[in-house]
Amino acid sequence: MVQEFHPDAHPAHKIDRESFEPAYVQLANILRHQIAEGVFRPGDQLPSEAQLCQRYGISPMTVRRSINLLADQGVVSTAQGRGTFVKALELSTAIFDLQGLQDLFSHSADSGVKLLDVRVVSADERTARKLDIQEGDLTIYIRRLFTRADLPVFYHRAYLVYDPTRPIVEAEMDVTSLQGLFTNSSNSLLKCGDLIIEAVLLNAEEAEILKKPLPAAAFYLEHTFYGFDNRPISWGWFIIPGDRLHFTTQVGLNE
Amino acid sequence: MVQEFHPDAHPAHKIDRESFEPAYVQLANILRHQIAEGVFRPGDQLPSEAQLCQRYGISPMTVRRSINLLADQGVVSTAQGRGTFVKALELSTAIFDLQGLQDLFSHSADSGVKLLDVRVVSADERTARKLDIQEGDLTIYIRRLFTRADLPVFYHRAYLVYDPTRPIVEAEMDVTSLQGLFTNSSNSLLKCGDLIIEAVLLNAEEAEILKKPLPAAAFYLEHTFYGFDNRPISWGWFIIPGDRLHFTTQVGLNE
DNA sequence: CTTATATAGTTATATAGGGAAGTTGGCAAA
DNA sequence: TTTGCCAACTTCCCTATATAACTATATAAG
Repeated sequence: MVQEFHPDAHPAHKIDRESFEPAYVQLANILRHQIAEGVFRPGDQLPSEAQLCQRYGISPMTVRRSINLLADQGVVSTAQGRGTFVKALELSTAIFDLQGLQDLFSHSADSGVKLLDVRVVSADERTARKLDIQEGDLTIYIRRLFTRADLPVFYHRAYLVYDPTRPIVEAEMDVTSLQGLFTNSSNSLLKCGDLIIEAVLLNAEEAEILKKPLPAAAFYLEHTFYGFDNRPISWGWFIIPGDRLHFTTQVGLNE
Repeated sequence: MVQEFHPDAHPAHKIDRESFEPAYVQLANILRHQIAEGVFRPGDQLPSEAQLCQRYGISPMTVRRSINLLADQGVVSTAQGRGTFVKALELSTAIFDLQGLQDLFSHSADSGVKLLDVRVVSADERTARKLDIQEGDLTIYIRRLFTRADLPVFYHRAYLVYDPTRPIVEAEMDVTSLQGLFTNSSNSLLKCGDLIIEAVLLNAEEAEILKKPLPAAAFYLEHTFYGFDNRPISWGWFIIPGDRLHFTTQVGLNE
């Protein structure tokens, strides 16, 4: 006798209407699990929304939310009139976030910030260009060292436009100044920012401050932040020795 | 006479029901725009869903989708029973993707791949540990150089588990092997992967192949890919000189 | 003054149905 | 036999509405 086998006969999972977890999350997890197990392979077409409605006994819109969730996460892709398909692994979709940078000194008590220098200087040609001001205009120059267990972890230098009408800038000179960039404190004057990451060699000054023998490699993280008038407020860069921090991430379905 | 001013009297934007753009996208853009313009500042509470419904003449579910969209993008955060609030800029939410790596050799005609070496080798202790196989088991070792305008851009080395039962691995030895990681071709045997990025110094071999004088800094991008049986399939790493590639991204609302 | 309760306001979840875009197969004409 | 067209069908996409869950505030009792 031939064994009948089709997905309907093998639900394995059902929607628990009494669960604290919403139905649409449950369905998304079920589908994700089936993809991870190989029931649906990359390129395969998922059951249609109508089929999923009937199979799991939920309404079309709820199914729709589950599919949208998976599509947002890059697990599947949808095409109107054709169907929903499992996406293949793409290296270019891998994303690295800077959360590790924050965790480094917010989740441990032995981390600190050492203010090396704060003073008002007039902008040179490059700084003026970056901050969209005139050469010679006043800026606030900040140098700071972030430590962990008395070991220097990264070095930060930044220029802020000097604007007496903006009292918040005064507070920015505090030790905790740019810490607001990490914690969700009220840095309500910043609208957006550009970031660049490069791999560079430490120069002599950086090596001495970071207590690293030369030559040494490091991440160079440059940032420019803009206010709600679309004008630059600050420009600066972090130097992070390569052996003190690395970024990790995952692609696909890690289960 | 006092000038009456409240948001209702200043709609500025309306929903165009004839537009090809869905209503929920339009509303999300309107709100994003208002946030970018400073109408709503970080920490401010957005109008409630009911208010938005009435103001723009659309149903709650549609408003809901707009809010969800902005919440997914990290622009606002919602709290049940309290309201929807504009999020402040957070550096830790910045994300870098590897799209630039793909664009480097897929969108330009003068880029190419040079296969330096392909051979079967027995795994040493470290490779065996990374690929979860026994020391001495066979692996396929690949060395490749990606060029652009005849200039070496990055250098790739990888080990693949040798499995005669899996014919696809044979094709993997082709020049186009791991190119499928970038383009969405049918690399349907890969389920997920781990990635690590570090900043390192080039060693002598790498410097010679990449035609860089020592010392030089580079990105080290290590990858481990797994199949649907959760066992490693490949392990390797890219070496990318820091001055040949950099990653850029933006945070907040760049408009 | 403190505490418990009621109430209004907010987001979260679910159901139902109509509309738009793409695909497929049949049929007729060349 | 091949090609082009048209209609029916499948599929995803969007909107409308109702109900539940949660929070904060005001109110009244202790």
